[in-house]
Amino acid sequence: MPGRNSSSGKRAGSAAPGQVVTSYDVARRAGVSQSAVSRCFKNGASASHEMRERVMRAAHELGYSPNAIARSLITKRSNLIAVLISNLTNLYYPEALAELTAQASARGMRVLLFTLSGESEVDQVLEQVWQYRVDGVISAARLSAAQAAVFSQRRVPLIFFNRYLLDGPSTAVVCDQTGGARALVQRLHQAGHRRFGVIAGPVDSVVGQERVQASIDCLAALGVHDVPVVAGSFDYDSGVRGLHELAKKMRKPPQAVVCANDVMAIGCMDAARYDLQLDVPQKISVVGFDGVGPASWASYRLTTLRQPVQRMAEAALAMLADRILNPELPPERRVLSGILVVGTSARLGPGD
Amino acid sequence: MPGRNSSSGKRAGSAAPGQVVTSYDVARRAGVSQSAVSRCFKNGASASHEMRERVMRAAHELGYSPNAIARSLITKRSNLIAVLISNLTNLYYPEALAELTAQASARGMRVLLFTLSGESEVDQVLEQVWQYRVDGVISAARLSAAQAAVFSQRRVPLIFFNRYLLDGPSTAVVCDQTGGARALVQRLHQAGHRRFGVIAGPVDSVVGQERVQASIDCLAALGVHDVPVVAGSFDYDSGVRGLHELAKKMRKPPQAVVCANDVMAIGCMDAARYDLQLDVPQKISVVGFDGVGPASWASYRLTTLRQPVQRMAEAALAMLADRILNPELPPERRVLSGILVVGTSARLGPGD
DNA sequence: AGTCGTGTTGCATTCGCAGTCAAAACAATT
DNA sequence: AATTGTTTTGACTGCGAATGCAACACGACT
Repeated sequence: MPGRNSSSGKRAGSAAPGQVVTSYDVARRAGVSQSAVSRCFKNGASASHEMRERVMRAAHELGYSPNAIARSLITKRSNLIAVLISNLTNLYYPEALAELTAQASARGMRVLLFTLSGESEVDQVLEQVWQYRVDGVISAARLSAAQAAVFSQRRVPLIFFNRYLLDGPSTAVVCDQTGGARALVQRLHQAGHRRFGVIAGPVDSVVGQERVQASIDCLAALGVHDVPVVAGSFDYDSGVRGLHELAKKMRKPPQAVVCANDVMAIGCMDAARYDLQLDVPQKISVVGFDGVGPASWASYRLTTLRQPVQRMAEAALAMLADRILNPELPPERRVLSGILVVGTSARLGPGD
Repeated sequence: MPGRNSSSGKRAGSAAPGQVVTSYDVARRAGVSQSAVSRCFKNGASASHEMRERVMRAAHELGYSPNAIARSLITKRSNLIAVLISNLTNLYYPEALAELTAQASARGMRVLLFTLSGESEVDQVLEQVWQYRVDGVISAARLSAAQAAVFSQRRVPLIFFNRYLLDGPSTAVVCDQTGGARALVQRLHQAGHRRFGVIAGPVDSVVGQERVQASIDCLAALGVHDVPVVAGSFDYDSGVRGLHELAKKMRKPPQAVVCANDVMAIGCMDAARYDLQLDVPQKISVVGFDGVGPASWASYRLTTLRQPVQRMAEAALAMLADRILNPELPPERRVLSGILVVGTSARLGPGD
């Protein structure tokens, strides 16, 4: 096929700026065929020592990097994964994202990041996800069962991170909120707290719901009923507001507050101290979930259930990689247990 | 060219799972040519109403999404931009990243995220960046002049975010640290502070250096000389350690501490209160830079110079988009001024 | 010398789409 | 009716790399 030589003789040899170097250019310079070049860049392919060396030298001299786009087109593997995150401002997610990209990179995958602010965007984002032919998706954002169904239809593996589908099977990595909540609540109860309050997360957060429900159930089992619950949205302000609402609802402030995440717990502590002039933990105990950075700051020393972010990311990528190789693998939920971090934001009983 | 029809007659009509739908499939179903399908998905292309409608219907029925990979190969536009971030755990960067992806998305660009932990990784990451033929790069991570030079050689636009090259021209968006530092320092001085201390950022942070240098210069202009400076690394612990070091170095704690970022300022406040039992701001004033979320929490109410993250992201993407269209545009540094956020972490003079 | 096996190498084709060019269809004019 | 102008459409090629297949080279063995 004549005319195939993409940049015939234009380049003298050294990397000319602006000229894109293709495998044909490298081939010509090394005096071999294009397929040979291709093979040299794929390890495990048959190529003699001598050729490999010549090709590599030529490639280096020309500043050649294989075109991942072209490669993807023919191999039908983009080595791209999409990561969907709803609110990066959530303090927990940046840590997760950092872990996910690091782990992905270690596995030779690149991360295409999508941040969703509104629910409505999801479908537009998914359309982009399809267009880029990603090998798989990790979603820390909420998807509907219908949206998730499209993934299996298209044979694109989907792993939920720190959440899962309520109405249908899904592959997911989560932290055991129930066990964690039980540990926190039991020790609060042992310390003598009886008047509890709960600040919940947004309704679309499965883990938020779990944390709240598990806390309530555990309290009920301990004989504490009708625990007041107020809504929150995982941010600082809703923690502040949450405590005020609880205090109003209960006539006077609760003895112990379980918050569905750390940032709200921090807001709650600040509200207790600065608005209600309550000493923490002498007058009020506060606990949270996540184990974000600020939770360990001296002003808070929050007692919380730390999520094993690193291990979760690891698990998510392992599951994803497995499903990229074999899309037929059945849905699976991997549940890791959290780590109880005992701070000074709550008076706790001795534990078991 | 026979055999071109990628999935000849296999699919009955409805989207068969696992089968990838191409523009040929859509074309066959709509009874038009492949080029017609291509044109229908590109707006501004000539196509009759009727055809457009038929094609769109067929595409919808088959669940067709154009293959961005194939498109990129031929158009030589991937619509991908790479974002390089060194430490996502930095609290300032998640906010910036969220803005950047949102803005990129609005401009029809997708974000390929690279997080660097060590310096050594940079070259590996850049190799990946080249392979994916991104249209441009936004770097919030440090690059050497040599590394940056490869960008112009390859004609890939590079925009530095919140930093710039010291040894060479570069296109960058930054916040005016000098003016901000001056504002902070002058007002601290007006309030009567004379014994200052500075907690610096890591040496590789240009903005960190600027903040420190500008503060020192401004103090010198006000007659305060030999201000002690201790090293920090932008994290909470180094803020805590920083204050201890300053106190030791100065025999007793400083009256006012300028910290090169908010998180260190927070650490510094905590150290003052809980380690040195100093009331903030009665006994010691603390100021920071960035305007991150926690800075406004009730425990801190930090006086800080907030970076206009949103406008910075906007500017970065605008500059990038311009340079993607015209790679010849000269380097340019766009400097936005910060917003002085007056909290209660410092006693300040009246300002001008 | 002939046969076989092993290891290298090149040719030709393919991935899915965009864009060029020319043919075709249609409308507007003389 | 013939001509011109305008829009719509389809055939074909190529983007850059991977790969099945066949050809080839080389050594070992009969």
